[in-house]
Amino acid sequence: MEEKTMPSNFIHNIIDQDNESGCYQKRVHTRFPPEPNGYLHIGHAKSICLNFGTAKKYGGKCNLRFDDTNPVKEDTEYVDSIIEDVAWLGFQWDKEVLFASSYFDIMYDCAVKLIKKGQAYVCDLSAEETREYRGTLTEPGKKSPYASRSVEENLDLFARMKAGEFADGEKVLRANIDMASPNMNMRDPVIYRIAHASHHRTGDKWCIYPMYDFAHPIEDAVEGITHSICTLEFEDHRPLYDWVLRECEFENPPKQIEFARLELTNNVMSKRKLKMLVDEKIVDGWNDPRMPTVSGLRRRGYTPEAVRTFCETIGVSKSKSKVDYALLEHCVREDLKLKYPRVMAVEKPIKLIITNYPEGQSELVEIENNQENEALGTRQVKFEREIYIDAKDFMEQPPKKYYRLYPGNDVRLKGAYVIHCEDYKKNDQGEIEEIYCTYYPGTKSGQENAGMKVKGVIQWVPASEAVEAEFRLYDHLFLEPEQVTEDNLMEKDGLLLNRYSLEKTTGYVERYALEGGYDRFQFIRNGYFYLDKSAKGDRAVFNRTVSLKSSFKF
RNA sequence: UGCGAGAUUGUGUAAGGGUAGCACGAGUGACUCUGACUCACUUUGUGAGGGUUCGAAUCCUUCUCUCGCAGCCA
Repeated sequence: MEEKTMPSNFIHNIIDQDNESGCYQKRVHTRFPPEPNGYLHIGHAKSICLNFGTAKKYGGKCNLRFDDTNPVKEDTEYVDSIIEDVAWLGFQWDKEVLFASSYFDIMYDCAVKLIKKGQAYVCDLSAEETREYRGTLTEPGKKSPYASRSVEENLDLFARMKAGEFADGEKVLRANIDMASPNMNMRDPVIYRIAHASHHRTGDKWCIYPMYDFAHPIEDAVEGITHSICTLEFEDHRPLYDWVLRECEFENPPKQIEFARLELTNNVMSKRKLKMLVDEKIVDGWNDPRMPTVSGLRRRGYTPEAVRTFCETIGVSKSKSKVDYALLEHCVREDLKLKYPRVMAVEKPIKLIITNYPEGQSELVEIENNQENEALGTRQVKFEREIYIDAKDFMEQPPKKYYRLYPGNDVRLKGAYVIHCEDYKKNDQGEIEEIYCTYYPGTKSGQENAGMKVKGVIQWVPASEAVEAEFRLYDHLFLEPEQVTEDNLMEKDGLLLNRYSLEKTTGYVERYALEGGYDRFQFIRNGYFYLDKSAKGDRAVFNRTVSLKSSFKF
C-alpha cells in the first residue's frame, strides 16, 4: 500500500512559516480535544484527520485529549466510544490518552497567579446580573462592583470557593480585562464557576471547574502543543486564548488556528440534534447506521480508509461550506470496489418462474466475486425454477431504450442463462405478482456457445434461499433536498420530519448470525430485500441495485 | 457607522502579479455477462464598481452579501 500524502492546506502554510522563522524549533505538536459529551461524527473525523495528518506530515506528534471541564455533560461512555473511534480511523496518539481534568491543579495555580497579579477577581453577580453588566454587541459593559476587591480578599474567596463554602452560581472567578472591549469575550469573562457535581474522573475532589476559555490554552501549553487547531466559532476567542497564555506567563505559547467545520448536504451534524435523535429513540443509538457518527458509518460498512480519503479530499479552508454527500459515497465506492466481493441483491422482489426448467431441479452456477479483481475468486449460486428479480428490472410497457425484462424480450440472468419473457400475472391491486419466462439451455455463462448477445443483464436470487429476515437495511439519515433546513428540522415540525426522513432511508446491513453459518440473507426495507446466499467473506458490496454505496459484513 | 471572519463553475478546493487547475456531481459517447466499473469528450466560475500595472482571482480602494459573537457550554 502506498502512503498517501495529505494535501497541503492553509494551515500547512502557517506551519511552514513557523518552521522558517524557527519559532517552535521546527516542532509540530497538535491535538484532538473532544469534550466527552457525545459520540464522534464525520465532522470530528475531519478534525481528527487534520490534526493527526498534519502531525504526521511534519514528523510531529498529536495528542488525544479529552476536554472534560464540565462534569454535568460528560460521561465515560463517551470517552470510551471516542477512543474506539479514533483508533478505528487508524490514528495513533502520542503517549497515553490525556485529560484536561488532569491539569485541574495547574489551572487552579494559574488562577491564583492571575489573582495575585490583579488579573482576576471573585464576582458575586448573579448570572443574570452578569449578563446585564456585560452590555450588548453595540454598547460597552459596566465593570462589576466586585472588580475592586483586594488581592487578599480574592485569594481568600477563591480558596473558599474551592473548599466548597458556596453554592452553585453564588460566586465566580472572572478575568479582569476590559468591559468596554468590542470583543464580548474580553469583557471580564468568567474563568471558574462553582459546580457541586461529580466529575467522571476526579469525582468529588473539585467543586469549582475552569471554563473552556481559561482551561484550553493552559491544556495546550502544558502539553507543549504548537498549533491548536479549532473551528471557526472560536475565532473571537483567540484574543482571550492569547491573553491567558500571556498573563499566565507560558513560554513559547501555542497558536490557535481556526478552520471551517464540515457540513454535509442533507445531513444533521449538530451534536445536540444527534443526541436528541438518540434520546427520543428515533434511532437505535449513537451507532445507528443512519447516523453520521463514526460508529454509525462503521456499522454501515464504511471503511476507515474511505473516511480518511474523504477528509483529505474535502480540503481545509476558512470558508463555511457544505460538502456534497455524493463525495463521501464516492470515496467509499472507490475504496470498496476492488477489495470486496460484490453480490447480487434485489430490492423489491418479484417472483420469476422459468416454465421450461423442471420443478425440483437445480444447479450451481459460478459467479465471479468481483469481475475487476480475480483474486477474490468465485462463488456458486443455486439456480432453480423459481427466482426473484427486482421490480425495477421488469416493465409491462417499456419506454424506449429500456433493455431489461418486458414481455417478449430476452435478458441474461447474471452468471446464468438468457431468458425470454413470455407472460406475467398481476394481483387484484394491479401489482405484478409473477413473471413467466423460458430459458435458453445453451446460454449458460461460461459455455462455449453462451455467446448469445443480449443487451440487458439483471440480478436475481434463488427463491428457495431467500427466506427469513436476518438483516435490516437502512441508509444514512437522508433528508430530501427541498425538505428542511437544519434550523427548522427540530423546531418547526418537530420530530415528525425526522421520522419522515427515516422512512425514506435505504440501506445498511447489520450482522446477523444464523445457525450453521451466514448463509441466508434477507433485508427488510419497506418489506423485503433479498440477497443471493452464496457470497462469503468478511465484507461484500451490493451489485447495481444499491451500487457500491453500502457494504456489509457477514 | 460594535467586533471578528469569509466570498473562485452545481458542490468542495487549488493558483497569492503572468494560460483560472483538480476532484465530486451532471451530461454525451464508447465499452460491458452489473445501465456498474473503465475510457473519451462536455460542463454559463474569480460577489460588484473603481484604481495601480504591459499584465490582477492575486496589490490598493469603495461597496454588497453571508456567517460567528451578548453561557456560570465547548
